[in-house]
Amino acid sequence: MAKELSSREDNYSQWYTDLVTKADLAENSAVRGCMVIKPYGYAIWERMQAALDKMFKDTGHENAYFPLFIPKSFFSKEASHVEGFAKECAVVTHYRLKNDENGKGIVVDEDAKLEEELIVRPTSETIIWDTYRTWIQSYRDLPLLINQWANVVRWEMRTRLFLRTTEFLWQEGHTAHSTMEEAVAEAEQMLRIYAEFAEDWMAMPVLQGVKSPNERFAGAVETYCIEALMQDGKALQAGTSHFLGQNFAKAFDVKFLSKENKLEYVWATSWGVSTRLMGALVMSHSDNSGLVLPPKLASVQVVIIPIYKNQEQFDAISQKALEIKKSLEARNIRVKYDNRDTHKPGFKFTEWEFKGVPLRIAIGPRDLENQTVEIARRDTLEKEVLQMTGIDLKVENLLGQIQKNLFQKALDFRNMNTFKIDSWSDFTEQIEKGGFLLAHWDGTPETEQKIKDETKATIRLIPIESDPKPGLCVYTGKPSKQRVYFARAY
RNA sequence: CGGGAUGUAGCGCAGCCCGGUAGCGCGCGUCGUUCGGGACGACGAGGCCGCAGGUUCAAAUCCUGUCAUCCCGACCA
Repeated sequence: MAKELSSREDNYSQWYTDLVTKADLAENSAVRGCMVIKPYGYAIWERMQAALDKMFKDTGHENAYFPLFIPKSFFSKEASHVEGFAKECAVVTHYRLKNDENGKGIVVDEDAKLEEELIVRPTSETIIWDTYRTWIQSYRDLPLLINQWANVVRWEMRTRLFLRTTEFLWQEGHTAHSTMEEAVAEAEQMLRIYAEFAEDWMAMPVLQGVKSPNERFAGAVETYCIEALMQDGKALQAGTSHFLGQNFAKAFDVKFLSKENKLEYVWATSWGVSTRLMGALVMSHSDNSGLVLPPKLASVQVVIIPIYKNQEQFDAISQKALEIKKSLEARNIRVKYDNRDTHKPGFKFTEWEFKGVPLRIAIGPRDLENQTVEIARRDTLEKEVLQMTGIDLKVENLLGQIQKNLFQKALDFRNMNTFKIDSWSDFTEQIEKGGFLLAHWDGTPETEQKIKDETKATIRLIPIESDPKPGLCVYTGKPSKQRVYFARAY
């Protein structure tokens, strides 16, 4: 295989790109900024989808699908929404091609110009709220709890596999409620679901809070977010949930008749996570030996590798290996028996390690004799020899331990890289080293902007605290209600 | 859109200054020996040297144009 992986310490961003491409998660495509998600990567995304989808359904949401194209006029109905997205929209202007008269191949047929241009959705609020108008008349139609799995396009200047691509996959929930309180509760509930998913499934600890006005979603009243810390000390926004107030209801005239027979605008939320989570997953746990996947999301949880010198040995070992495979599968463990005769064991060890498979079982002639197997953990790279009997239970326990250990390691890392900062000189010094900086802020967008201009750090989130401790702004010295998290971010 | 760089085999690169018709490593194929941490040997397949012009007896190499990609900045889940 000869997969040369750049080291995490020497060149973090190259290390990340190497991992994604060499572990066969994704690759760049012929279309600038767009990626091909390969089977091994897509399998992980499918597991993420399945887990999230269940969580959405369990909280009363239903899936639906809305169009890829949005009429330009819809788009401009909510002022701050257009402003936020206008600079990164792909626009469809024609609907036909023709052969060039000068023989220069296929060209756009100028006669086939659209009356009204179509925007390729960067997000679907507008088309969805235009539709909701016809669905909602009475308080009895509420709440309306819809999610869609879709692709969206945002024309980014610079792209990176999974973290920022021109087209990406995501889910977007769009809900309508009769009261403000209910809508806020929905936005908060979905944030908790995202946090639970990140921590329980991805083994990635996240902070929860709200965005400052500068970082708020275009068209939202309040943006809630989860933020994770990557191994290079940069923060990554992993999911957002928005309380949209009545902004879209007013823009698209979505009213309902209340119990009191009064016509009112509905209250809205929207929330989403994307294939960016794949990037977060890679950067949270992986090391210089390659990918490290949490067992709950790994498409292969255990790989069994035979070690043999001849056909006779191979047959005997295969028989055992398949027995073990069966016993593991009976416990719903996903197992691959790598019986390829074209590669040596050492090669396979390295390859599966690189691909992040949580556990490896090796079986050789010695094991057959002693009724043992060699088992290796990807997270610690530790090996031990175990009795074959009861291996299924042992593996199940180990997978659970690995899942926990990955979370704990990531949490320890975040704790060690979160700093309370009280002076501007400490701030400027620490931000160079990375991590979350917990500091006081005077609450003004101007100060946030100045801090960003001087240090490239932004407010990642404002914690929701029952008992906020006031202090003095780290930059201006003016009064501050509470500490907020600053970091450089992806 | 500004600054820098690069386009040569599937991938990574050398050759270019000093023109003479293409080479290395990995990978790929066949056969044999191997197999408890990235195996070895033999043979073999694979390239209009990004594209278009020009100079020249002759261009991967020199000149002009063009396209594409990557890195650094302004934008962002």
